Parts: sequence; structure tokens; C-alpha cells
Amino acid sequence: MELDLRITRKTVQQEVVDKLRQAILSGMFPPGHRLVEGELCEALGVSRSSLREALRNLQAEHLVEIIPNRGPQVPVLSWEDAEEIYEVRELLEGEAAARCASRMSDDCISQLEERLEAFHRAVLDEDGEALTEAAAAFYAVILSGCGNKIIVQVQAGLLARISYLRTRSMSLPGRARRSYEEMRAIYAAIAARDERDARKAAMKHVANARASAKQTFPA
Amino acid sequence: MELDLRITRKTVQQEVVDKLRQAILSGMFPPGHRLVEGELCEALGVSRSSLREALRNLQAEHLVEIIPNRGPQVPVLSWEDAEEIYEVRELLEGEAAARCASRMSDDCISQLEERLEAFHRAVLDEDGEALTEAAAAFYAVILSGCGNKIIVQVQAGLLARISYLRTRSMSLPGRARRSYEEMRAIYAAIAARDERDARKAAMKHVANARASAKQTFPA
DNA sequence: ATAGGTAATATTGTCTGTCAATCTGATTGA
DNA sequence: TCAATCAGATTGACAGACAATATTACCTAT
Repeated sequence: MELDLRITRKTVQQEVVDKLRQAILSGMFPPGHRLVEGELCEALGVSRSSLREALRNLQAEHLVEIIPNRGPQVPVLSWEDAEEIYEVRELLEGEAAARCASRMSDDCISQLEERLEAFHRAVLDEDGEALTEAAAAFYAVILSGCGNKIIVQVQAGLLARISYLRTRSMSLPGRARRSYEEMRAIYAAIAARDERDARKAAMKHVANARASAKQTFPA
Repeated sequence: MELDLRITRKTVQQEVVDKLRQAILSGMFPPGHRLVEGELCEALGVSRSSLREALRNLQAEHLVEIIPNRGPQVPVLSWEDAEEIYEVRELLEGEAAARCASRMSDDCISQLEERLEAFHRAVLDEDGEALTEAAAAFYAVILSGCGNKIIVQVQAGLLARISYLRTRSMSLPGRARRSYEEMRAIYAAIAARDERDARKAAMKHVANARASAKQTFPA
């Protein structure tokens, strides 16, 4: 019996999807930016077929918008759309935190604490790079600890769609610090195994993030 | 000021996506079925490029699974995955119903009642076709009435992934009838503008659907 | 006859090239 | 200045090619 070591050797198209997604999330392609097939093919060194397949993939993820006969572009989010995404995040992340409170192992909880402290250090250092990274690491523990892969999937999809907003709002003065307080509240509730508080704290965290995002909006 | 009547003339690839999605949802391609590019190209009368782009789209929707060097196939859902989808549906549909209770117009509420009665008739007629159609129409009112397009999007995506299970479990003896009772409870709570009850009823409805689905599972 | 290995076939991943339809931008003319 | 027109750029869709991989059929040896 041979273990399936199917080293899913990254197919070209998969690599293109990852690269493009990364480029969009990192803000290299800002909202509204048109993605011209020819340019991307040259930049990535792949054929149009492969590129187009990758773009269709990202289209289904709502990371690019393909307008017939006009081509793909990075979608521009209206505030209404963004707000609705935050609302759903509130639901999902509240649920995830609540589940963590009741089912997370002690090991995971101490890992959560470590990541919280890493975020704290990033706040004190005012290191924007480390900030978003540490925040993502903290959430990753909660999401993966909630025991529902679908929640993780959906939440990741929603986060991607508002990445631009998030990086902007996270750099508002004072937002990082308050963010830390809120995350600590979530951690405390989970460590105390208090489902209700955990949900409440996580929902409040998202609600505050939404408020910050709104401030930065008209840009 | 000219209204944008951009009759998004259905591009070939879009039509292929719709056709394939419909085929999968209708059960024409059962879970596990392999989708051979050559066959589909011939059946649909399109080129491989167009077909492959469409498949990438469906892959991102999790309606097909593409294994490198093996090709696309309809995913087989484990019960664990299905259960997690039901759990998220509980959250989303509970929220949607709660929102309907507080914000739905009286017109919408009477429309909801009509659709409920249409479902009732389908139950009495034991018309499986009309049953799923009427159920979908009922939910459509609630989902669209909840005022959050993201909830609608995500829920639709999740429903699609368990369509096979749903049609099977809806045809369990007695399930349709109980389904009607549950839907009536949702309607009643919304009509009474009772957020809490509406959420509770909608969640219970999904929970019961999950229980029915579980029964049919080992297939 | 069956297990295991090998050859033949089918299928996929990727590229190149083509062509019409459509969009974009610039030029021109009133 | 504004509108019409035209040239160039870009996309949507197709066909075909070819290597890499997977699947099947076949054959041999135990």
C-alpha cells in the first residue's frame, strides 16, 4: 500500500492563479486596474490559453471582473458591497470564535496567545508589514480551530475581496492599537471557554474594522 | 444620459458555464462522474479552449474538481463536508430570515405567503418537480428580501454544492410535508416581525434538512 | 488462472497561430 | 466645440500540434 505522495506538481495555470491573486491582494493591481491579456502573458511568460483559464478562475472568486469584449479588470467595490461583506464576516467570525471557545484544545489556545503577543509587538514596533502578517496568523488559528472548513473557505474568499480596504484602514492612526485590544478580548473569552463572549467579541471586532474601513472610504 | 442597455450578449463561455452547471445541478452528471473534455466539446459544440475556461470557472465554484493530469470530475462530497455546509447554511439563512422580519415590505410578505401556498399545493400533489421549484421560489423571496447580496451569493454557492443530496432527501417520505410546516413557521415569524423567532425557525428548518440528508447518506 | 509488468491508446496541459467582432482613441470636418 | 469617422488595439473563439501523463489491453511467468 503506497501512500499517495501525489506531489501535485504545480501546473502552470495554478501558478498563474496564485501569482495573480497575490498581485491583486498585495495591491500591485489596484481596484479598477485593467488587466490586459497581452501584457500579463508577457510578464508571466505563459500563453494566452493558460492566462485566460487562470483569469476565469479568479473571476469566479470575484477577484477579477471580466466584462465581455472589454476584458478583465480588478473590481471596484462600492461601500455598500464592502459593508455587506463585513456583515457576513461578522456572522462567520462570530461563529468561528464561539466554536473555538467550546472546542479548542489547550495547545491551540496557548498558540493563540503567542500569536496575539506577536501582533502586540508589531503594534509597538509600528511595523505595517509584520502587522498584517501577525493579524492573519492570529485569525488563522481561530479559523482553523473552529472545526468547519467551509467557514474558513468562505471567510477567506470574503477577506480577499476587501483586502485593499483592509490594508488602508489598518494603517489609520490608532486602529492597530484598538485592534489589539479587541483581539485580546477575543482571546480572553476563548481562553475562558465563554462561547457567548467569544462570539460577541469577534463580532465587535469586525464591526469596528468596518467602521474604520468606512472612514477611509471615499478615499 | 443613455441607460446602459448593454445586453451582455451571452458569450459562448458563459453559456457553457450555465449549461454545465445546470447539468450538474440537475443530476445529469452524478458525483464522481468524470468530465472528459473531448466528449463535452462535441456535445456542446465548442472548442476546447472555451470548454476549459468554463471548467475553470466551475472549479472555483467547487462544482467540479480538476485533478492535474486526470481532468475534471464532479466532486463526491463526504458527509463531513456536507454537514459543514449545512452548518453554514444555518447561520446564513437564520440571519436572512431575521433580517426579513425586521425590514421586509408588506408586499414582499404577501408574496412570501403566495409562494408558501404554492409549495403547499406541490406537497399535496406530490409533484417532485414543482416541489423543488416552489421551495426555491420561497427561499428566493427570503434571501433577496434580506438586503444583503453577499449572503445570497454565498448561500447559492453552498446550495449548489449539495444539490444532489437535497433532491434525494427532499423525496424522503414525509420530508416534504414537514418541510412545509417548517416553512410556514418561518413565514409566520416574519409576518409577525419577530426577528428572534424567524432566525430560530429558519435555523431549525436547515437543521432538519440536514438530518434528513444524513439519513439518505450512505446511499 | 492470476499477479505483475509492458505496450498501445486516450486524455490532459500547454503552446502557437488565426480571424472576426468589438472597443478605444485620435483625427478630421462642420 | 462637437460629432462622425477611421485606424489600431484588444478580446472571443477556433483549430491544430505535441509532450507528459494516465488508462487500458495484452502478454508473460509463476
